[in-house]
Amino acid sequence: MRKVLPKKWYNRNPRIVAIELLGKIIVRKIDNNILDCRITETEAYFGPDDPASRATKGGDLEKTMKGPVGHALVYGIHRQWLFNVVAHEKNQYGAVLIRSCEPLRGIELMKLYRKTNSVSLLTTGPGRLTQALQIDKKFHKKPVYKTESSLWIIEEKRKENLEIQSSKRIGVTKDLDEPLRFFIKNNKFVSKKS
DNA sequence: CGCCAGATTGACT
DNA sequence: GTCAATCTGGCGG
Repeated sequence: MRKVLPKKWYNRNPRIVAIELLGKIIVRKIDNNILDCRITETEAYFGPDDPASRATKGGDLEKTMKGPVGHALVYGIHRQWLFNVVAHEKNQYGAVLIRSCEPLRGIELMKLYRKTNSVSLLTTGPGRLTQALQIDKKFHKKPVYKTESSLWIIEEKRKENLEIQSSKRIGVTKDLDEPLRFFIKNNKFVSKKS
């Protein structure tokens, strides 16, 4: 059984959501093709108290991080699109960045989109996975708990025992003291070797 | 409209 | 390991 995660699932602290998103599956529908990708690495971002968060910059991104949970938050940096999901408790800020995933289905199409034959380089990095899954600004503020927008996140029926590791966030210039990057231990599909 | 920082990537020494 | 290409969004003028 493949169950779409409901909106209220995201109505929790972004740190919790980041951890629990590990092992969940991103489904991307392109025409009649389905791409599946299992999430292996995430990072949590908070509101203006978090110096690395885009919410400190104001503008539309801040509003989105404060807005309805379960919506995609897509923004561009260094000519890449980064894919986040808005997640927070009531009247709070937050989002979870999807940094890496493990391609399960539609690998040939992903290779095409990424212009590479290397499976290990397909989706291991926030900018790479948006290329492989063809995620761009048109998904900004679109819900990922509905299948209409052809991008959603599901839970497999199979219960897995995931070993989860954490670390400081990657690439941020001003990080908080607490580790907010989470990834599946010993998984090949993480963006950086530990 | 120009300026500039940035949650990156990939090519090259 | 180093480094620059190249784009979006916020903000000032």
